[in-house]
Amino acid sequence: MGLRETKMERTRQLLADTAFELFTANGFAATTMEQIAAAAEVGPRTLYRYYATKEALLLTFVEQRLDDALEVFRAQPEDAPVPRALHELIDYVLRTVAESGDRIIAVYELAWRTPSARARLNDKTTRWRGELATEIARRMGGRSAELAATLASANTMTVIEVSVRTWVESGGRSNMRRITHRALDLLRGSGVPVATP
Amino acid sequence: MGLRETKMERTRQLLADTAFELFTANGFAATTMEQIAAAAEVGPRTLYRYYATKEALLLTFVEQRLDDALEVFRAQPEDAPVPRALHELIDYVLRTVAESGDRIIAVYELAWRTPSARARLNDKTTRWRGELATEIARRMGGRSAELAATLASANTMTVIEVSVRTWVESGGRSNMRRITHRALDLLRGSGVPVATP
DNA sequence: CGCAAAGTGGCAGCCACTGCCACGTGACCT
DNA sequence: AGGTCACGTGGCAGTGGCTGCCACTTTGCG
Repeated sequence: MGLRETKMERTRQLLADTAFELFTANGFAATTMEQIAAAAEVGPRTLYRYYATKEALLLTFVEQRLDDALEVFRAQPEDAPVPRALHELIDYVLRTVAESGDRIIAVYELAWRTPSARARLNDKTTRWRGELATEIARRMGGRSAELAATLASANTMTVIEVSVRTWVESGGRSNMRRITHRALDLLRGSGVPVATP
Repeated sequence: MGLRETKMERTRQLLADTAFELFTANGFAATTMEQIAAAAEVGPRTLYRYYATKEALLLTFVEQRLDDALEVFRAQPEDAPVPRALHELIDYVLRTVAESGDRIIAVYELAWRTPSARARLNDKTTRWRGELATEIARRMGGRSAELAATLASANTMTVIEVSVRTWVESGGRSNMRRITHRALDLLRGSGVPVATP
């Protein structure tokens, strides 16, 4: 990797970190892009080249983790059974979430109170679900694989979301894995009501 | 209802319709709020009082239908079994979607290509899922009802989404209900993979 | 060393969105 | 019926996110 790329990567990180500090200190809406650029000692125009929107600046951290998780799934051996690969994925997410701790909680709470940021986050997870679904479908094969894969990815995302959410709401003190296991048990058994005519 | 409210309701409708026409004719981004206000013969300031954001102007139609559907669910008899009530909900959505036809398709396609609009739509459906989940949980009662309800509402939303999406992508020509039934069959049987260690 | 490629940043400008205030119209009451 | 009061309307000025354009600087490479 050349000197150029290294510097850019550093700047990129610096910008996100600076923004995060200002956001937590003064709030998302009250922080202007100009302030962030000034605090990071770059021109406003440069800031926009790294992050096209203010929301991206807040959410890049979370979005990066989501993409990593997808990569973990893709890295599973091609002949691994889908349930096993899904477990690997969930496990990775819970582990990294627990590791990132405070930062995750802070980002979530900021995004939660900011319509535009929350919308973008929900958009990301929705698209993420779609990508996971196509990957699952590819591994399943056969008829109606796409449909089953879509449902499976939705379930997986829900399990992750509900686990993380309750964990965040408890301020990082509750046991994230307990919720996950209970949710997966419900899915395996027939504890989840399904529409019936 | 007084004369005042009637007029406001009419203006509200007029604004959404005018905006919709301009959006489909010139595109979402290329249409300014000022143009919409001018075309509807109101001041720009007034437009903002009816619709706080440009995205709301595009999505009010779809969002309204979603809220109606939730109301249908809430209107089910309190002792109706949850699977039956869910079926009623899905049925209502598919029926109104089919009725609204072209408008739904046009809004979806516009929103799909516009990040901010798509984000807001995904945000709406996510929050909608949450509201549905609390309603299901209330009707289920018992331990871990909340968890099961969250999973059930996610499944329901996925079934609806995938049915509507394939229908929209086919330009309104495919059979929406076939997908719905196949998806529900998969959920009832064990055709959907679940994470397993 | 010199040139091409690529990153930086300043400037002007568009437009979504807001607070404020004056005006006019429908609602209600005596 | 008329007055008055609440409320919807709309104009104006201003903020800030975001973009196109262009000149300047720095890096990579022959």
